[in-house]
Amino acid sequence: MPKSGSPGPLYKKVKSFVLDRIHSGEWRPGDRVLSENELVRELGVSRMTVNRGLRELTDEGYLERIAGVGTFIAQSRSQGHPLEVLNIADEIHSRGNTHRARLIYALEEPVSPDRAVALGVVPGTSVFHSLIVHYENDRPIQLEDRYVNPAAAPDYLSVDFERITPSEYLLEVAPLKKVEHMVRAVMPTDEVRRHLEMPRDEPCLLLVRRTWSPASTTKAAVASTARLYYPATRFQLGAPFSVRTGDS
Amino acid sequence: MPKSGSPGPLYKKVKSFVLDRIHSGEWRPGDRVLSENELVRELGVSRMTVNRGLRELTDEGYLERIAGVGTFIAQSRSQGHPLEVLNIADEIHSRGNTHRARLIYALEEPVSPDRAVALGVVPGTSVFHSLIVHYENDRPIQLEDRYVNPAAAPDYLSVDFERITPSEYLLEVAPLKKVEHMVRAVMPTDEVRRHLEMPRDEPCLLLVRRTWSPASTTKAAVASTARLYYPATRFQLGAPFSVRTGDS
DNA sequence: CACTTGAACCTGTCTATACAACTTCGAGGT
DNA sequence: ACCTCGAAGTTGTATAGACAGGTTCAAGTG
Repeated sequence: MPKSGSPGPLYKKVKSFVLDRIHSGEWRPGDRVLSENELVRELGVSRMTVNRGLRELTDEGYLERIAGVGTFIAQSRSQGHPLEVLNIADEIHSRGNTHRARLIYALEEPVSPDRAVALGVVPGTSVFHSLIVHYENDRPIQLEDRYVNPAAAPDYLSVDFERITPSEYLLEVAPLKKVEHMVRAVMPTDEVRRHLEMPRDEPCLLLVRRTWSPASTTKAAVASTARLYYPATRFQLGAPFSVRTGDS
Repeated sequence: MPKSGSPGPLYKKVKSFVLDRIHSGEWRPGDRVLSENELVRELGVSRMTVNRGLRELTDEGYLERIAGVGTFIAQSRSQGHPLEVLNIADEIHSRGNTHRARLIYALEEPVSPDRAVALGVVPGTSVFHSLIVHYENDRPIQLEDRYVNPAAAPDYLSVDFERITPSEYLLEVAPLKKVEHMVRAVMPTDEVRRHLEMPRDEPCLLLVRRTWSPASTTKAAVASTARLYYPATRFQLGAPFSVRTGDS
């Protein structure tokens, strides 16, 4: 994990400066953020750099900016934003709730032909497969059915997934380069319904996530694919964002 | 609709320049895009401006950039991206299919208390309410249940919604400032299931969309709220995006 | 032939400066 | 008391210049 004063792009330092104060609770929704010129003096970077950081945070829904007035912490970043929050434990904790995980199994198995294509490995290879239930305040909130490319995380099976989530572990082992999401509504299978303790006739929100790691040269390898099942009545996916018009 | 050489931010001209060539088919997935310096000469703007335009298109999934190599049209912008494509007709046409709309009703009705809050009007006011089925190649793909704030679009009820979609009309009448989405999985009511010609036991993907118009001073008014129902088996919502790391 | 080196080009980032448009607020005039 | 005007602060955008790090490819070297 990068330290706060670590190298890297300066505009990310601007973003961290603001995000840290939001996450710590020092700045609350509606509060005014330091102006661009104040941040220039505070952080010792140019105004264009500050502007880029704040503009990205605005696009991501954290801030609201009014020309001629100032920059403010956005009122409500709606709950459940897993298209950006990759780690469900973080998301649950940010709601002030407790997270617990139960491992159903984690094993190595030969990959099926279609999954081989999805994972970008040659058919016949063995891949890692884990099934985990995530609880929010002791109520099941997500069933995580995940396949991992062994090339990206060779020690995957020896991780204690009740202490660290697969997302957390994979983020430590390999930085990820790209994420792709598909959202669908499905009826749960009996197994899914049992693990999520769902009543009959309740649908699931299914989030299919593929993550890519930077690989050797020009060809990026898929690191992992996950099917994340959410009970429909306990979850909704929010995505507020400012519009970028200009499309024809 | 703004003309191609119209005023407005120059970085949007860069984006339009590229998007127009993508939409017209002149540039296909995998093709190389003009380099930043070439676009500087072509469009007569500075490199920073070109960079911002291309960077935003990359964030939105249209382009892929490789440092030291070049900029390329992204391979597959996955189907169904209604968090950015606001108009379903555009989306269907971009898949090369035909769009048709059938108006169930469009009327004025007193607003319910909770909907008044959601729309940001005083309870007791009348609002516009329309119900429309959208077809892709003559198969129902979306049921659009929409409430419109009369202040934002006074002539809403006199529009021919089988020729122009509500999204299109509202975009013409009032520029929108913010969009908020919530995605849920639900079981359809009998009415929804009938309009979408869905079998029993099939869930719906429900997209709740609220759009805001820029209003007088400091208080932005909600222009419209829409509940968009998609049959689960005929639709999935895709969201590829490049990761912005740096969050704690 | 195999290898190294360097030029040319690409994207990514940062800076200093500038101007425009907007809001707020107070000073001054009617 | 009311209105107008302008200063000061804010965000939004655009520019020219600079450097770093990556890739490609050809020329030159062994």
